[in-house]
Amino acid sequence: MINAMPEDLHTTPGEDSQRVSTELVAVIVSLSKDGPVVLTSPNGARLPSGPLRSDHRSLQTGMRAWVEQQTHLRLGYVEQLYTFADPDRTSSAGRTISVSYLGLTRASLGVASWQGFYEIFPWEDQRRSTHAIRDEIAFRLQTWAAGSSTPLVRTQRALRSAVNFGLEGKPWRPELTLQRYEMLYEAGLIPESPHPSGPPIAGRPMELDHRRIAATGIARLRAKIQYRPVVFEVMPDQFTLGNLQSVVEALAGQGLHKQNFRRLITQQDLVEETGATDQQTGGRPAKLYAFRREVLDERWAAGTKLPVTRTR
Amino acid sequence: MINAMPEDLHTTPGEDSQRVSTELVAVIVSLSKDGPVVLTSPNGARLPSGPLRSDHRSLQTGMRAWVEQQTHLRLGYVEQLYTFADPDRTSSAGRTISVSYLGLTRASLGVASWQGFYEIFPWEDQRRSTHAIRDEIAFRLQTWAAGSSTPLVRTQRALRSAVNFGLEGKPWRPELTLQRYEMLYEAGLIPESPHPSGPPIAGRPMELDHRRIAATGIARLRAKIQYRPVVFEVMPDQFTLGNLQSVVEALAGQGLHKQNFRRLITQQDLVEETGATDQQTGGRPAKLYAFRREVLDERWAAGTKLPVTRTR
DNA sequence: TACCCATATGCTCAGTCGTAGCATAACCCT
DNA sequence: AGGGTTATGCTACGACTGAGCATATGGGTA
Repeated sequence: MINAMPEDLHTTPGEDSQRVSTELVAVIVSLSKDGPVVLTSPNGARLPSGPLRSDHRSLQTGMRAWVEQQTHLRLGYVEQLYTFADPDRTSSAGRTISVSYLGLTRASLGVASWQGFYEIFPWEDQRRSTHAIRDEIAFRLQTWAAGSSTPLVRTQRALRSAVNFGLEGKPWRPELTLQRYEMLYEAGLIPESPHPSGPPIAGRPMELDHRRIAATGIARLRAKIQYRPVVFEVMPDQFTLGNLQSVVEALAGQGLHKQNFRRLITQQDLVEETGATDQQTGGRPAKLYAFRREVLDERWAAGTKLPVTRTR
Repeated sequence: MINAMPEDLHTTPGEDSQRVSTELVAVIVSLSKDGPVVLTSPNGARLPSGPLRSDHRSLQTGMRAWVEQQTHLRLGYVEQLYTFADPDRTSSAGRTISVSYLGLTRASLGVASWQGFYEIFPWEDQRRSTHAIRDEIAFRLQTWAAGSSTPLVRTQRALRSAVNFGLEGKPWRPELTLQRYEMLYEAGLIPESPHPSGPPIAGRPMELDHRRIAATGIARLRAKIQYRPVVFEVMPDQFTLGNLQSVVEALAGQGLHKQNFRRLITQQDLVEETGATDQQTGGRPAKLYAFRREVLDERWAAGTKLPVTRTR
């Protein structure tokens, strides 16, 4: 210890400190047959959210309570995403703090509205090699970079564009969803931008900063999937390795090399054969597997790395 | 969209929703010559914290303002850690929400009190192979596991102990700091535990849940250091590879293989030679290097993986 | 000066892991 | 029987990682 730190840092709230209201925002992800989906309000423009109530024992239980009560969904994996005090929403009534969560669930049925990932973020789906959107984005980002005030900024923008969107030979990285969204925002290419320029890039905007929060959730999920066995939260009890791969590809928005994917999964003892097979494959019947729940105790590590390959 | 979601989820705060006060808690990490340190209150029992004020434009600027104003430190890297509503602190005055941040800074001087990492968490330092503390912990966790109510719980506890503390041939993983703390807490081996059992394990407790928050910060830092070039935030402008290695080892609490470490750093073009050398090494003079700031644009990825080795 | 100590630095080698592709198996259909 | 489809097994190759040997270059000391 070197010196005393002023006691001011440890005053109890009072005086100038603010009373704020707290809002819980949820990014609930599931899988429909058409791909990954996010729980939204009926009109698809907002994420489910609700105020923290006094009978909520903790933030997470509060969030679970909101979602489960309203949608009758049972949430599996839940993790905190990010907390922010949006200055835009600071009104005379006081400031609002938003605590966001990512949640995974199996049943995408029930009393709920779901929006497809890729209707909200079309550019995030790189499974098909229809580079239409990506080409457009690349072009418009280039224009944006060209319009920079200084050469240094121009270089930086061009570099960031390339890294984020996998241009100029750089690899496409699925987990950069948030950075990509922020860059489009900054470049004025989406309706939420403060100073939009030109026609917006395709994709469904949302109210407030909810699309940004959704992007945060997807980014986190894509990152997590690579080193934690969370995919199984959205899988049925039994599945084929082909099923599993499709789900991972859907979430990651990217095709994977089939043989390597299987090796990765089986080598790590993440699953065990059930003995049954699925005859509905259209080809050779596939063995059915079940997730080995024990691995959750053994190691939180060891997930589902992504053996990237465009051509599957 | 399948069905309508009840509008209740989207009520504006009011009625039962709580007005809460918000506290900003900071885990500020720096490096003294004796090792990594954390900024604390003068008595070392609390992390710096302060209420969110109405003139803070955002949570992060609020936190920066508190710390910089009070300690005259310039914070470099800052990242949000976690947000929680501690039920213990729910008084008649209302609930408090704490938003915690991790910050890195170079100068560990100035008007501030610093506590060594390893005085707070002695078991986190695995650089020396004095396994005294770890042996004690291993033994007491075993006892704890043995006292489980069911065989299943016993097995799970034993397994978790082994994974968290690198027992039974499992590797020691530096970034599991939080899990280790939580396990000691749960097992009643530290003073903060709800039901302490036996003499506490060595280490300096803190008030409220601040030691837990500190553990969260260290865990995050150790994880981050492996894939983001954040170490350089606590390095001087010029340094030798030996210096850099010492710092990484100090933060990770683990010895590294020297040659492999150098290879990793140089291969990735994280640094560039300055041309000067350090003669004070006690052996052959070492080249001085500087961090290549450009890499922050090029890739947030590519960090300082840990080439583990007990014997350096 | 010759030798020892200490750290820095260069390089090799084997095992592992990730990428890519070839080949075969087992179902359906016509 | 032959073609289409998906599942499954296996191999080759290059990059990366862990571990260790060898050399370089300073200071100090007999």
